[in-house]
Amino acid sequence: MSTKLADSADKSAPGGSQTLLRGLDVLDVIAKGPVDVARLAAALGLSKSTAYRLASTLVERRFLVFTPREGYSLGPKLMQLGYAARNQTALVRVAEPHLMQLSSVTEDTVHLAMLDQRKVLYLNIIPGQRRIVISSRIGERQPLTSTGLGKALILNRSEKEWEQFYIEEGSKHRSQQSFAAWLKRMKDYRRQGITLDLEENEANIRCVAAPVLNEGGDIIAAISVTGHAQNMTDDRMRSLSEDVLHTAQAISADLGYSGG
Amino acid sequence: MSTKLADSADKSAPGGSQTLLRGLDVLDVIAKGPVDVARLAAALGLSKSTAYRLASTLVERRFLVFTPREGYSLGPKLMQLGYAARNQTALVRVAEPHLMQLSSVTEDTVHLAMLDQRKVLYLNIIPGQRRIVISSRIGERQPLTSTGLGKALILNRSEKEWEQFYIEEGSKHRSQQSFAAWLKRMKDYRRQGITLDLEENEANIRCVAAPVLNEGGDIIAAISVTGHAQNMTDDRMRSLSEDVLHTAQAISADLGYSGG
DNA sequence: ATTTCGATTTCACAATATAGAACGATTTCG
DNA sequence: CGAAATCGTTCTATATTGTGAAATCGAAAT
Repeated sequence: MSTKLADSADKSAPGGSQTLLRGLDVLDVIAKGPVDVARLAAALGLSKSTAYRLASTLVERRFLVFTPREGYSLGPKLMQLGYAARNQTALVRVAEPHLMQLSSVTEDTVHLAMLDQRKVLYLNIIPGQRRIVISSRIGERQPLTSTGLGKALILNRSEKEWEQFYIEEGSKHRSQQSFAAWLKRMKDYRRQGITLDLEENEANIRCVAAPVLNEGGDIIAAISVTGHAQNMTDDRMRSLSEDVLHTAQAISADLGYSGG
Repeated sequence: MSTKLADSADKSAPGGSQTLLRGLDVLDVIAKGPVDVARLAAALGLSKSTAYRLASTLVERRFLVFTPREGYSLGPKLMQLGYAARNQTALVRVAEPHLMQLSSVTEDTVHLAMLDQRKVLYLNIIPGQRRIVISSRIGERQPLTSTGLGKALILNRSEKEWEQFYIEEGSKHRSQQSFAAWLKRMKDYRRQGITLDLEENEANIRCVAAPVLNEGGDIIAAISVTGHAQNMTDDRMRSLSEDVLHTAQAISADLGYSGG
C-alpha cells in the first residue's frame, strides 16, 4: 500500500514557486465570484500592489477579465484549457463510443465522472432522447455519498473511509437516513458491483451507476444512467443495471483491465 | 542612466510577473499535448530545473498531472475552473432559457458562442431532438470566416477587417470561393442581420446564425441553429432565420440593448 | 467644484527564482 | 546480464525578480 503521496498542505512553499502559487491562488479566489483589487489582496493576505500585479498578469494572458465596475472574473482562456484538459484524458476518448451506445439503448442521460478531491467531477454527459432538464454540466462537482456516481467511485474503499466520507458530507443527506442504513446499502452495492441513487441527491431523479477500472484494477471513474423517477421503476432499474454494468466493464476492458 | 532597466524591446518587461507568466506558459505548452521535463524546458527556453519547479508547483495544485511514462498533462483543476469561468459569464446565464426554447421550437442543435482571439469559442450547446453526431464541444474553438457563428460575430466589422480575417484563415476555405464572392455574401448577411453556413466548414452541415448585442450595441456573442443538409431546405432556412433573429434580439434585449 | 474611492505606478530593498551540476533510479541497449 | 543512456529530482551560490508602502492618477459620487 505504499503510494508516494505528496500530502503536505504546507503553505511555507518548499519545492514550490511562491509567485506562481500566489497567481494560482488568485484564480481560486476569483472562481468564487468577481472581486476587486482590494478584496482580492485581503483574501490572499497580500498587499494591494502585489495582488494587482498578479491579477494584471493573469488578465494579460486572458485567464482573467477585468470589468471596470465589478472587478476581476475568470477569463475565456480557462474555458479553452478546461476543454483541452478534458480531451487529453484518455479515459474520455476511450469511453465516449460506449457512452453513446448506452445512451441510445437506454434513451436516458448517460454520465461519466471521476473522483477529484473527494468530489464527483463530471467528464462527459450524453443527453438522452427524452427531454430532461439536465442540471449537471461537464466540469461541475457534486457530493460523493449521495449520488450514484459518487458511491460507485468509492465502492472499493474500506468501511472506515466510507464513514469519513459520510461524515464529511453529513449536511448533504436530505433523507436523514442513518449512517448504519447507508452502510448497509453500500455493502449491498459492493456485492452487486453497481450503485443506485434513489432521489437522494435530487428529488425525482434516480440513477444507476457502476465503477470503471484501469489495468491495475483501481476505480478511476464511474458511469451512470439517469432518469425521472416516473420512468425508473424497480424493474427498469434492474434491467438498466445490467446495461450499465456491461458498459462499465467494456470501458474497463478497453483501458486494459482484465480481471474477473 | 540605469543600465539594467527594462529595455523596451524585451517582451518580458511590462507590468507582468515573470514567474507567473512562465507558469502560465507551461500550461500553454502542455495544452498541445503531454510532454516530459526536458521537452518542456526546451519549449520554454528555460533550464530543466526551472521547468521542473514550475511544473511541480502546477501539479501540486492539480493544474497538471504527472504520469511516469508520458510526462505532464493538463489536470482536473482546469476543468473545474473552465466550468466556473463559463458560469460566471452573465451572457451564458441570460441566454440559456432562450436557447432552450429555440432548441425545442426548431428541434435542432442550438449554439451560443463568443469571439475569443480571432476564433469562435463555444459557450453553450443545446442538443436537438434529432440525434445528430455533435462534433462541437463547449470550450472548443473554430474558424471565423467559414462558420455561421463566426461570420455573425464579425458582422459589423469594416471590409478591411473582413479581408484580414479572410486572409488569415485562407486555408480553411474548403470550397475555394474567391474573397470577392465571400465579401458579396457578407454584405447580404449584414443587410439581413443573419448569417448562413452552407456546408462551408463541414460537409453536410448547414446553419443559421445571428449576432447578440450588449447595451452598447457591440456584438458580444452569436447564436445559431445547426442541422443536417437534408433537413435544411431553402424554405426551412428562411423560416429558421426568423426564429434565430428573434431569439438573438430577445437575448440582446435581456442584456440591456434597446436599439432598432 | 470637491470629495471619495479604487485602480495604477514608483522605488529601494531583500526575498525569491534561477541555472548548472550532481545524484539516483529507471529503462534501454549491447 | 552488465553498461550506458535517459529522465526525474535535489542542492546551492548568485542576482534577478517580486515585494509593500506610499504617492499618483482617474473617475464616479456629492
